[in-house]
Amino acid sequence: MDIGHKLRTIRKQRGLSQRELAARAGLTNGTISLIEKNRTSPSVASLKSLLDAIPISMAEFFSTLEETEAPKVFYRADEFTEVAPTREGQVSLRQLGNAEHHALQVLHETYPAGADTGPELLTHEGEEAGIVVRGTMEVTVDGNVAVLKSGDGYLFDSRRPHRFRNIGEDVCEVVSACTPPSF
Amino acid sequence: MDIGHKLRTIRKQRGLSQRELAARAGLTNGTISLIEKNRTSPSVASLKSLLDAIPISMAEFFSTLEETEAPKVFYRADEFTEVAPTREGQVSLRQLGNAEHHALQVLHETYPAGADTGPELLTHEGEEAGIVVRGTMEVTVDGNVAVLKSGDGYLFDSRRPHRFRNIGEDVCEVVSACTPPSF
DNA sequence: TTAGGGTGTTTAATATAATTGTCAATCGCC
DNA sequence: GGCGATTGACAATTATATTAAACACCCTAA
Repeated sequence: MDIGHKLRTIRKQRGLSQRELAARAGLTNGTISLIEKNRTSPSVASLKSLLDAIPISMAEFFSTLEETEAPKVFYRADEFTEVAPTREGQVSLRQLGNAEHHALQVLHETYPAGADTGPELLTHEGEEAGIVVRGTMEVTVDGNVAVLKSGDGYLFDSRRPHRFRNIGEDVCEVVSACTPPSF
Repeated sequence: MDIGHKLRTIRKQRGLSQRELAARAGLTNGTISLIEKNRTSPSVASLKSLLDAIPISMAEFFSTLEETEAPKVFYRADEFTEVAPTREGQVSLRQLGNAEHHALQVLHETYPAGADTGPELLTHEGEEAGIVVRGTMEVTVDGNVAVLKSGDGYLFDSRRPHRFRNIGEDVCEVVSACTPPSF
């Protein structure tokens, strides 16, 4: 959703400066600068003021924006979304993309020393797999226990009750995949 | 731009509660309540989250919204926009509708006792007229001075230098019209 | 009747957007 | 080159959206 870039393109097409557009829209140049650099997400009211001043309709703006927008493929590390409530010193699950719109859910998981998904085993529809990329992880699946080190992996039917536990002394990182997304 | 009503309509169509939609969109039910009652203008990011969760595209949302939206005709008192910076105990100019898109600018003006548009006379293109609805107003136009009471009015070419002054002891209210809009 | 789960609304606290004022860089234009 | 005007960017403050937690209001079942 690169609103900033789109707005800048249209504004320049019309030969408007940030200050001039701001005056027409009843906003300030600073605000437009921030919006165009995607450093803030404008309120619908603000965006409407801007588009009215150009002028271009909301529908038109978003239709040309959304149609020229290819499905997102690449994600920078800081674009991952934390899907578990981040408690200090707890497991961190960072999800790649928006699982709701895909069949595949990929997580970058970080387990501090001693972290544990808990004694009550997990079960859900689908299959999951993962590779340990740092540290050591004890994985329990349907009664079978294994200790995986960096480079090792797992793959199982998610209906089988499972549990993850970092039994090492260092942080453990795992890259995992799940299909269909479990949450 | 009745985003709230539109959102509520679509949400109910899909049989979603505010809480359920909020959960899917990663927002809170309270936020949705405020948006639906137009008590806040959501950020584009928030609105996108909501529409993604429904799901419906931004373009679709605004196209059906804007096409079904008839030009606004009626304005409640609280929908007037203050067009002069509101200083305490100063003149208040409350504008009917958005003058940018109309040939006619109508103001509901309030002058506290002693208020004055200032010794430097005003001049601008167009014609203006008004009726005093409360209090007493001294109006100067091109050297001619008159004291207008409730029910009295004025009408002149705006290029003639003019000035308004509330010489009474009470608040004075005037309903005025200007064409083309002067600001 | 009461207790419990569902709804939408409201409130004070917090996170975020928008303003204000200023900055350095760029562009003519004598 | 030096000056004024205009540009987009930035930091600190102000205004606003968003949250979290409570509320009141149905329902229905015990």
